[in-house]
Amino acid sequence: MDNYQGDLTDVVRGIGGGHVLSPERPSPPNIWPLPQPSVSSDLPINPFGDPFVSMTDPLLQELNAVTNSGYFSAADSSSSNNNNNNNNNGLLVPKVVGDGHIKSQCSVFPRIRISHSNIIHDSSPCNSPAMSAHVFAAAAAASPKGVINVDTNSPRNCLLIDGNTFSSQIQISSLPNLGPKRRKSQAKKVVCIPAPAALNSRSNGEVVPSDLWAWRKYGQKPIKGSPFPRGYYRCSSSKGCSARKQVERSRTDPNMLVITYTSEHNHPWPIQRNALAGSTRSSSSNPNTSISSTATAPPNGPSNNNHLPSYASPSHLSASAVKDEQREGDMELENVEDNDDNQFAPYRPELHDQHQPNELFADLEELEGDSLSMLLSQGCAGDRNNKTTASDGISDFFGWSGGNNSNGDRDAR
DNA sequence: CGGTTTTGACCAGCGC
DNA sequence: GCGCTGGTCAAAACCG
Repeated sequence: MDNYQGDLTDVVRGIGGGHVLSPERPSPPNIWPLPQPSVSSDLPINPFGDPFVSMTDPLLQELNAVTNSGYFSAADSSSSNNNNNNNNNGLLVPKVVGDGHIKSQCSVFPRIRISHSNIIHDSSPCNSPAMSAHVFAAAAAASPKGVINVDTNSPRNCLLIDGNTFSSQIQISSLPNLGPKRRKSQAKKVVCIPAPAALNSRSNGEVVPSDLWAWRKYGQKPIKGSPFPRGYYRCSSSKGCSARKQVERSRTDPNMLVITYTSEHNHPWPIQRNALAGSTRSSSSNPNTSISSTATAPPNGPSNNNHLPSYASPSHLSASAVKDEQREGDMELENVEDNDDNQFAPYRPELHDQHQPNELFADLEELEGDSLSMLLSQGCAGDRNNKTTASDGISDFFGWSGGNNSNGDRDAR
């Protein structure tokens, strides 16, 4: 493929969490204990268990790094910034650059809002490393509104994908895909996130966040008007699953990745790794990294009595997603101007009746072997190389492979 | 062996 | 109807 547009190969690697280790950052051993799922009825949600309580959430750290990296600006309520009539309540909004036009950051795509004040608290009970990646995975793939709440008030249950009662939030807002064309009037969910690769100064590399489902790339196309190609992925966690996603860089800001989810998963969180046999080139030689396409188990696992949210893409969302579609015409600036109350309505996960807690825990255990351990090991590796940038961490945590990849040579077909 | 990515070709929606 | 463009297919090659 041409180089002009970069290569989403890396994206693919990232997709599965293809955490590509560099020589500089040898794979840490899987020393982390398996989280013991807590099913205490008094705990609405605790998919991760105590083992993580004392841990620092690497993602949160990374997020913190990111939020400090200049890719986000803290839009405090006192800021007059561009948020004229919007009190951002401390949420971070994409930094306005250039002419100050909001679109310049992520154009028509959704934003990530991060409640900065709640991102990093080492002493916070919300230090579950497992949470972080999963949070975003969940948010990205499941929530109609992409809203994830982090309950910093809860002693154990830090993450809630339900959002009623929590003031602190990590939010990923999904907005409609404003693409000029839509083959079908499908509900879509668009997630816009920072692209670590850019941060990593990786020349051509593209990265993609892992959402913990197993995705298989089935196509890539250059998109008119964009220097970057769009990668097409479908869920490989289960045969017959119609879930798909598209990954591309924002044409207005290469630092942002735009992931569009289409259709929904017609199956629970991947329990089996079957689909991975040959699995991921992404992780290539390092087994520790093979979380990649390996559909890792659901992060939030058993979550609460709400069972599993349908981490499905949009169709499940129906109302909200459809709404998004309909609103797409006038959503752009709304990204920053609208009120959170609307934009970030609490996500109420749909329930999969078939998902029983035990099953979910099984999923969680599955996770231990790969993604989770990877997440933990990466996120908690204390002696991270100094060269490891914040974005590295993020990419690692998200399953991005912002760094070198072992396949670059191969792709030069 | 069973999974993956790559990539050219094909199909289909949309605007003119 | 035609061309443009985006989305998907499928063969080939690769990987563990």
